Amino acid sequence: MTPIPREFFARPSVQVAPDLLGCVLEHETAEGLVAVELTEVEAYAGQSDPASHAYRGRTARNAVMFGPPGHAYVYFTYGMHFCVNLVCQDADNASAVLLRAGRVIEGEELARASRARRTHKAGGDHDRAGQDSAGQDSASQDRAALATRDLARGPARLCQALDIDRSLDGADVCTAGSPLRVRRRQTRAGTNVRSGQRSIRSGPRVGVSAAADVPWRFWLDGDPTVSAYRPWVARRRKLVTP
DNA sequence: GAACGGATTTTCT
DNA sequence: GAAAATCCGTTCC
Repeated sequence: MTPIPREFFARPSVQVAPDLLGCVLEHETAEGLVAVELTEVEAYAGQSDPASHAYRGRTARNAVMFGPPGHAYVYFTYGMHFCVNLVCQDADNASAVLLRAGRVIEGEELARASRARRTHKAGGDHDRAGQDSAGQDSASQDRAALATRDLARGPARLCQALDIDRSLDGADVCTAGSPLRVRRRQTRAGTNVRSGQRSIRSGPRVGVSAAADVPWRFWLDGDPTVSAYRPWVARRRKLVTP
């Protein structure tokens, strides 16, 4: 399985983004391979884009964006979630594509398990073994009932399903030996699947207050794993009562 | 089925 | 101190 060549990512992110739809992101974990077909992405232009993490220049967190294309930029946000981007163009542009949703096509049980153990405490507390629900645990049954379409529906869910965290920040997705790779979808016969059969739609980015009018979100029309579009609304600030 | 609040890091004011 | 490229359980239509 050959990863996508680096030249693919050496273009403006707004061009790379729609071409990524239908491609496959796979993570080779210690427990096995998990792969998703990308169904929803968002382009960020870098230092010229007020919605981009790179807008205000390089920091320790976003340093990977200021590097060569074809690498993963993984960030932690909202105090609990990871999101993954693929760096585009060159270091001067610091542009990237946010991977917003996908359909799990391999390692579904691993993905389900990763999504179920969601108490991902940052302190490093492992509750792997021992928590087997030998007794009646309706909560774990609810988790097992997690719909397949929801496994990677949303940028933070996608990272959970693929078990992606900051340790993969900077990972090269164009190298076959890398734990995190992007490839084109192929049939067993080895021919490319014509993902172009499905129409691509675009619209405003999600959760972005700056430049919310730029239609740089792309998704596969009608795909059930695409997150429902919610127009941006200002979060009401917590009122301080005297 | 919409709407709200909580979890709690990174960054900037 | 506040907001952010979010998700989830709860609450109230």
